[in-house]
Amino acid sequence: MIGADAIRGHIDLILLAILETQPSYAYEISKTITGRSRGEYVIKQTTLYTAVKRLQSQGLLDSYEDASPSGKPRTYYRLTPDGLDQLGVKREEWRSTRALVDHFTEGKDAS
Amino acid sequence: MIGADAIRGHIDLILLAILETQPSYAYEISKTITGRSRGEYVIKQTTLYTAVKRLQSQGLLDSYEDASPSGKPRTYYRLTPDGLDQLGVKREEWRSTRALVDHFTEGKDAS
DNA sequence: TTGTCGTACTACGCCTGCCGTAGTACGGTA
DNA sequence: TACCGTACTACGGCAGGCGTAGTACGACAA
Repeated sequence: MIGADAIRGHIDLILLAILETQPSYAYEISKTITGRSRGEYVIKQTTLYTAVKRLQSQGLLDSYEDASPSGKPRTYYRLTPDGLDQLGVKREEWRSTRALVDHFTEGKDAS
Repeated sequence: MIGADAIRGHIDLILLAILETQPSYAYEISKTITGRSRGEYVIKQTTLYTAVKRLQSQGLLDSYEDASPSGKPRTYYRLTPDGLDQLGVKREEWRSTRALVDHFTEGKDAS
């Protein structure tokens, strides 16, 4: 089970990466995260919606409506060109962060 | 340059890992971090002192005074046995988090 | 036609952690 | 005795993730 603090700051990256493959809607994104993490991380509804709105307000995602087989129509989210750019940037940031933490935790010098 | 949000949640791990090798005092810890990250991450004084106090209040560190060649005597911090245990736990957490984020960013399945 | 269930969201406010901006305290040096 | 570097502390801000709750809408069953 992975705690929220550990993930904090990486949620945007995860969402962008998931949406890179194909557009998706909130509920499905949530399932994707749970599934691909094998239940190690389950994103909270509020966290997810907040993050998606934040990304949308930054112009990294846009959305469109589509029918749902049951209940309310869904809001699908997909990457904008800016979102794709940012995904690249955030991937790089992640690699730097990962390298940095690894240096300390594994007791190696910076490389 | 690595942002605070990316590091957030990993500071405790970094501090514990640094102190695993040998006791140190705040100013030196700060230099160590800057140096070993090659300037990519510079921890703020407030962040550092806050983190150290937090860890101490959790019983993961203890401290002792020692003379400084100039100015006030220093407070050295060192790992407690609990701190060493927690370092292990946090290392594991880090590995999980790293694996999780990697799965998404690199587009691989969970493993 | 009414009630229940699953899906799709929103509102509100808490807590924690990192940071900015101060300010305090102490000893060496000139 | 005045200054300067080192070693800290105080206080408040902000953002992100979360808990708890509630709303809304459609399908399906009785």
